[in-house]
Amino acid sequence: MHRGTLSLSSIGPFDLQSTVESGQTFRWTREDGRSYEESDAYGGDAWYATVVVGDGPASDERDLDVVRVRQTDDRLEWEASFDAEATLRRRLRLDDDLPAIRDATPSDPLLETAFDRYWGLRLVRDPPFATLIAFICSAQMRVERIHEMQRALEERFGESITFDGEEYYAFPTPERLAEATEAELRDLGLGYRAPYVQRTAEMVAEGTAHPQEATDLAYEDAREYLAQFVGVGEKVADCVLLFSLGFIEAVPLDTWIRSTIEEYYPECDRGSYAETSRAIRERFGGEYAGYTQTYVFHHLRNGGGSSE
DNA sequence: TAGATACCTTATAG
DNA sequence: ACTATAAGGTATC
Repeated sequence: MHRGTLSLSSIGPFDLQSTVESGQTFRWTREDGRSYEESDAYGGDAWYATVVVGDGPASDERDLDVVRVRQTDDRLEWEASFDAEATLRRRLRLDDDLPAIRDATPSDPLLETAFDRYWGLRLVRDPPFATLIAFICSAQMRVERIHEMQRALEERFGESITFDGEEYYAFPTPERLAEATEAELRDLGLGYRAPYVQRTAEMVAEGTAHPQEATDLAYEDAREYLAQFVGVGEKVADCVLLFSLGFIEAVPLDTWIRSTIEEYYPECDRGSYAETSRAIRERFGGEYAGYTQTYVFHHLRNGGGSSE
């Protein structure tokens, strides 16, 4: 067992619960078993765990680790099967300069309210393949159900690892998901997304393409690259770019953000996804626009609209 | 290129 | 109890 502590005085503003329960990541699960949909289930000091997949000593062997983390006031505590500090810094983007990002963002009442309400929320950097599959599953789905689908995939097709007496599951490999049948995936409740997941996994397993490849491309080219996967359109592609590949200028245009644009920034509606995306990206702070998007999404989804 | 429609499953409103 | 509607959209025509 490895343990460690990070103080907020060294990493700046951070809010673990907002970060992992804001609908941007499906890789962290609450240890107390309470589901995110229980809105009254305050997880202010709950432990959250994830399975980390590294490269094992043998190239055909996956090296699995577990890390869990919780926040108590101004400290971030972690326990893991390995020295997890660098992993946590990367996965939870602890090196982002949040105050500087906010300073670089245009100010208006909606954005100020969202930033104030969830100050400390950070973007995450999740593994590319798992993120790709999760957001394929996200189509016409509530956040809570997306979590359920990911858990079902893990428990059915993922490798398990025991840590501190508990069993954890890694996200399935592309190869394993590619072998799954559409019927098996439908049985897990994926609905019409089942063939999307199977075929995209197959593309990755066979080497046709890999989401990681998008990292080296310019933002809009990267979005087009990801859209070649089955079940991946511009919105899902933006989610993968933002929550996994580090394109923090990406602003996924989902129903929440679209209604926000309609209500608060009607002049940004350009009709097409690409043009509207450029306009709202500029309005949300350009190179850091994805941060603004995530604050606004979380705020609106939790009843922060003007109609409240 | 832009617009309309079908699509699985589940939860909630009426 | 039963039907309509919507939930972080995409593929197809």
